[in-house]
Amino acid sequence: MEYKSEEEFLKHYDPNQFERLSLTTDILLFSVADGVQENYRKLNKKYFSVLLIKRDTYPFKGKWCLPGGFIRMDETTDEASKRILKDETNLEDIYLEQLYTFSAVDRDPRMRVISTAYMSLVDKNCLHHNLVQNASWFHIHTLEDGDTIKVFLENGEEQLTFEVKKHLKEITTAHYEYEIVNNECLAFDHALTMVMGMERLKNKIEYTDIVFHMMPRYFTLGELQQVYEIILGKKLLDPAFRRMISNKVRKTDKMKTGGGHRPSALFEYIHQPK
Amino acid sequence: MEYKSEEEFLKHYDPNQFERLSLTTDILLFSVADGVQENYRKLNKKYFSVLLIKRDTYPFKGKWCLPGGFIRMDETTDEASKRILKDETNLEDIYLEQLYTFSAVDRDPRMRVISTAYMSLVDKNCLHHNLVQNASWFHIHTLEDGDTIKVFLENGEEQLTFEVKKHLKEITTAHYEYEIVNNECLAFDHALTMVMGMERLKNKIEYTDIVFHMMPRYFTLGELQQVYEIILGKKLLDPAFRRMISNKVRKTDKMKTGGGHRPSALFEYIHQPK
DNA sequence: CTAATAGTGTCTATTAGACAGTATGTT
DNA sequence: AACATACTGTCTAATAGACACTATTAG
Repeated sequence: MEYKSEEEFLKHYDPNQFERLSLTTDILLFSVADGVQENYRKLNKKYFSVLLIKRDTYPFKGKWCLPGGFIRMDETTDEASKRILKDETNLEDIYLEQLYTFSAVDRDPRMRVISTAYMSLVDKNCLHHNLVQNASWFHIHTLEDGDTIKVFLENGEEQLTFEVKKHLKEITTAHYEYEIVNNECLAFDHALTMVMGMERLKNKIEYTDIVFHMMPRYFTLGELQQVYEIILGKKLLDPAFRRMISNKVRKTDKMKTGGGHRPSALFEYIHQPK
Repeated sequence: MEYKSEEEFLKHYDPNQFERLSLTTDILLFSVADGVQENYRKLNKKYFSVLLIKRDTYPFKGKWCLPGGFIRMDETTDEASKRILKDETNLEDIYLEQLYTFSAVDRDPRMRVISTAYMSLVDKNCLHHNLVQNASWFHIHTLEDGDTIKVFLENGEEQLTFEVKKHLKEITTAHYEYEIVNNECLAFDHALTMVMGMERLKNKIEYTDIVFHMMPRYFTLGELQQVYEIILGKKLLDPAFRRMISNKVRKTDKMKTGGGHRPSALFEYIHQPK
């Protein structure tokens, strides 16, 4: 059929000539939580943490999943992720970035659903925010053994474990594909989302100032270093660390005392254009 | 309604309870093309290039767009992008990575369509590959003026121009959002896709070996340097450049002669794990 | 010989790694 | 006093920027 104009074409267009599918967004919300203090002198141990929601409906009833939901016809994926984050965690105006679009054909047993995942970060004070029913923060502990990553999740009541295998897909960019090899706890393909998010954060912390979304307004350099060390999974040397962050922070006149050791200055983030 | 099992739930599930939409994939195929030789001594001038397709159907009839198409119900976005790339360019087994998912509500005038864009790279020899009807390589020239990027496209017959404005969306990660402010030539939001892809490539060339997807098997260091300079948009110093790539390439015993100047050794890519 | 690119040597400035040391609070 | 962390000084190694120089070919 021949149309004389764009308008005429659009008037006759049948949106159902292609099979349609559903799009969801899942939100990987990370933070670094304070653990218990071992003794009065030591710093609080910190834990890399993720927010999960226990499913009380099918599919995957009883399993844990990332906050997520269907994208509406009148909103973008950015808007949907903001809305869902607010609905499911009561958190607003926090860091949110598009992570990856997952499209395995059988990733949802109900029907064909493609999901655009987002990564979100909050500081530890947001952990005490009013959570909705069934939501819970889990401490993350990972163990990398060759090309498999074991992830342990723990929220004080439950312990979850899953295992993901890395496959080098592209050598020049060191791009890995992940495969779930063991997963009794997380719904859908959220184990993959989580591993990809952790890798993304690990990379971005090195070449951006993203870490400050996980810090409160004022923090000590020791606390900041702890956060870097937890995300990177390795110890850093003090002088090198302080040199590295010296142009990202400003010393305030506030101090943190009461630690059983020399008080430390509180710093705040300043943005330094490259 | 209460279900006794996952199976029972799935048997009764109605996929139409949520409004459904369509998903497409668009492929940003980049290369670096040889230009004409100004004189017998000089190296060929190189041009950063992108493949566009002239639309012969509505919507956007007569405008240029990226190769793309609808995702089928039985394939992932990765598979769809591979299939479409082959259908529309005859190219197979080349570099392809997921770039971004674009979801503006009105990005397609026909209906709600969300698109997951991919970036793809080929070396200059692939430019002479059999192209399908209506496909054409365009040289890209960009001009950055404050927060607006002007892009000039040229294929020997037509000259296209569009203009995109950068908005700093997030300060800690220097994440920009792009807005089309002037575009008479490209269909849909493909101007945004193109600008995002160029930025991604510019970043990745600095910290990965991705550039070698744009190089033939054997190349001289001068040619390699030209490619870096075109993508980065700046001149590099020879000794620094050679140091930088020295652990990514191996000198072969082949030489390139006939250039009206000292012959140069041909190198090939070797992967060096970090 | 000349123009053009190929390729190297070297000096300097900056950055990164490592270690050792001093400072200062709480109990 | 002892412990734990805060914070700094300094040596060295590695890397990056800059410039100058030599080498080699087609025409």
